[in-house]
Amino acid sequence: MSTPPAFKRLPRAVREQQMLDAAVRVFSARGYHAASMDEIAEQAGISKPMVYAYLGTKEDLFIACLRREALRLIEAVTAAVGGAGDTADTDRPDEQLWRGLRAFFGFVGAHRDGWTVLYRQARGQPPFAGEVAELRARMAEAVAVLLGRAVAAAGRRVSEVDLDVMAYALVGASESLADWLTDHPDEDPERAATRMMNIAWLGADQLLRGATWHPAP
Amino acid sequence: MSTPPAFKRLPRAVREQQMLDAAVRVFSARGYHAASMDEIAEQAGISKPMVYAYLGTKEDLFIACLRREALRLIEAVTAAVGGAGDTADTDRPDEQLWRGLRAFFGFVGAHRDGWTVLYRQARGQPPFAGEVAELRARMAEAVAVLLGRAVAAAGRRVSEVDLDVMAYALVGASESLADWLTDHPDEDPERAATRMMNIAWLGADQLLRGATWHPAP
Amino acid sequence: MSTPPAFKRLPRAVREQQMLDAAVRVFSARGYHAASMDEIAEQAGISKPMVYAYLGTKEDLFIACLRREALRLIEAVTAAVGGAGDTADTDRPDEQLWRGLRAFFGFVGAHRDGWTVLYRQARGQPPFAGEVAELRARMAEAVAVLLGRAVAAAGRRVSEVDLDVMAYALVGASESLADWLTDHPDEDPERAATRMMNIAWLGADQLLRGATWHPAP
Amino acid sequence: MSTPPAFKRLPRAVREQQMLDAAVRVFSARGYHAASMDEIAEQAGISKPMVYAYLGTKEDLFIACLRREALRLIEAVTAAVGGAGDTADTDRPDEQLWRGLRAFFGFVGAHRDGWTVLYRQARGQPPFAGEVAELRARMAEAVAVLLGRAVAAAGRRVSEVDLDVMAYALVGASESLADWLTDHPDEDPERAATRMMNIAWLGADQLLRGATWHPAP
DNA sequence: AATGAATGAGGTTTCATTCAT
DNA sequence: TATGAATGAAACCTCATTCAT
Repeated sequence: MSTPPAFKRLPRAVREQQMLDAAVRVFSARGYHAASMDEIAEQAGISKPMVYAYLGTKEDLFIACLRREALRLIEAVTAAVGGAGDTADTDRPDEQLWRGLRAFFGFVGAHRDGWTVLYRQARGQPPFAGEVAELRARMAEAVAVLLGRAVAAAGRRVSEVDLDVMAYALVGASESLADWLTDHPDEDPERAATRMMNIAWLGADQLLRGATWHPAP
Repeated sequence: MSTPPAFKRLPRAVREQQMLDAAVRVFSARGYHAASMDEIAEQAGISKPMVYAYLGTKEDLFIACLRREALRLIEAVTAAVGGAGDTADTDRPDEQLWRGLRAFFGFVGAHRDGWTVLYRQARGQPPFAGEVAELRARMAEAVAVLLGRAVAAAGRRVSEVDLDVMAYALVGASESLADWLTDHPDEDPERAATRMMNIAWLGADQLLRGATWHPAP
Repeated sequence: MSTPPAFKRLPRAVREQQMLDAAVRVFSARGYHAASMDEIAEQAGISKPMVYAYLGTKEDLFIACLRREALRLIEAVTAAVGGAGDTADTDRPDEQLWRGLRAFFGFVGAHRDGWTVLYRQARGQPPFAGEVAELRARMAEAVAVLLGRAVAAAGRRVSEVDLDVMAYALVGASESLADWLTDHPDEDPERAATRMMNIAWLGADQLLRGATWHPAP
Repeated sequence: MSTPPAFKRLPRAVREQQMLDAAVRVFSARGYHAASMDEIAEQAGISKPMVYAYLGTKEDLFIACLRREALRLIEAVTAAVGGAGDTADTDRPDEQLWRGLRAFFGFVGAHRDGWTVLYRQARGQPPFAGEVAELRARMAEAVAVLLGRAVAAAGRRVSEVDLDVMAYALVGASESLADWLTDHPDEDPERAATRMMNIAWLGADQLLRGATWHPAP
């Protein structure tokens, strides 16, 4: 017992969510391998066979957790970026990026021991790396698009690869700050977003203006 | 008998290195949990009890691997940053940072499936997270110091926290690019370093000059 | 969906046959233990509880399959042996035996992956051995009776045990040829029956005439 | 210390035999599926992991049992058939066949709950059918060769297929009698062999002489 | 009548780890 | 020193079987 008593014979959809909740909790707390299906089932207030029946193998289950959380994150960010805004103002790329970051840090801050932890684990465990790589790629791609739009707006040209690299750097920096945020529970996600913007945007802005840095000859 | 054919009765130090080599190989290939002490011992050409006698438990062994590789990385970076240079020119913070990044990407590029993989794994596995966090902290601290020096040189003041955040962002971005580099074997590590500088330094530079970005009110 | 549309609310007898069909199919394909009640139910286009309600436990179900198929076999053979014939000619023991064999091989050939497979399995699995032994005994007994009649017709005497042994040998040889037939789908069951007769009857005939073989002293 | 208490640390070869002994015992008594690795290990006086280390998976273990027993049987029969004899007398095909049968029934009688039971089980269980089929084929082939030699000695010709069929029939009949023997513990294996010869040889002999049986037209 | 939901029980397998030689 | 032999413990997974709707 963990979730509300929620006694017996619930419809499948409900049970699945309960299981996923429990799984996220346990995976986060113990790590993928140390987590046992027994504990997950117990936490979900159900017997193991049901877990297998509904969500499949332990690996499947972890992936399901990962996907659910990733989806939520992506939805949050997407909504924030493309969201309500249709005034000229809200369409400025920097504003869009900022809204995205704010949503991102907000989400991470709100799921301090769910998403971030799963994500960290998945990156290292061979069977899940692919899943994560895909997610990262989607994020980076979205960022790259934003940056590209900004570039175009500034009337300049930057190679695809360069945009990609910048996007990955930005994603990495954000992840890093997300971790930092996870470890500093008192910090305000919104401030973190602003900080990130200050670093990222000013640099990007410079680049877009054609400034470059080169090692001394 | 000077250079032993590596047969038997090797001095302890040598054996330990062989074991660590094998362990790094196996941990990288299989992941911490999927790796078996059996395979590690076999790869090291030695029996399991020896592994336990010399390096202790599996967890100990992984940590030993992690430490050895981390040490190598840190040494490489440290040497590059503080290294030979004592002309005024080499002391410029940006040059130092760049040399550090170059060393970092060089190392990562040269240990594509050793360091990076261990590192990724360690981040997720609960028992090793601390070890990694410590390492990251050291890196970030070093970067923060560099940035701080640059700030001072520019005659400005930035709060500790801000420096920290910037440092973490930079470290994260670098890690992210390191991954990207690992996945793009044809890319030149040196170019990656330069790219990173272009993003990081220009932003940092702006910040140091007092420029800031703020969301539209 | 597997058997005909098999919609809803069928009379019990029909449902049972559908289940048995499915069960025979699955048991044959997977083997008793590897077969799962889930798959059987699915193949029968019905839910598991119905299977339990109608045919009982898994063991019961297997026995039911076995019995149904055995019954069919016995009916086919019996009909062929004792069947229509009442002319003097058809009453000759050899002709009777031959008709029986022909029916036997015909049945086996026509149920290549039903009967034979079940039968083979049942022989090995402890809980079903008895069932099979009984069936074999009935077959052997029938054969023994036939042989006995032939003996009597020849005006000779053979001990009960000897008749029994001959009958079991004949049954075994037939089973063996049945397997051989199952593995040689191009062979004609009728020819197999004739072959069997050539081996069996000539030997039996000799025996009945009092010929015997003895090891060299 | 005269009779080593057989306690601990036995060499691998010894332990393997102990395990196989135990496995044969348990598989025979319970049947493949009902047998548990736990019980086998316990019977062998060793812990489960050793069984897995030495003999592999449960399936492997069963096959190992099967092979060991089959090898013993084949060796016994082969030795008896081709064995010592080189006088003209012992070379007569019928004598050879008889010696083979005697060895066969002798072996079966002596391993009443080892070989026969394993064999029966293996025939039905899908994963082992192949192994058994191969063994049967070897037996049948050997018999066919013997029959062929007898045919040649009689100056006649019989098609390959016919020899094969006869051989399979003979093997099947022998198996059947072996079962019968297993169920009649008081019967003498040697008499069973003679009985089998009386049936088989007289029939074969007739066939070799050109006699045939045909259904009435 | 019919089924989705649910579970107790047990089996195979794999490890990290340690004796005893 | 070095290792073959040995094991306790636990994890994953599957299944036959039954409620409650």
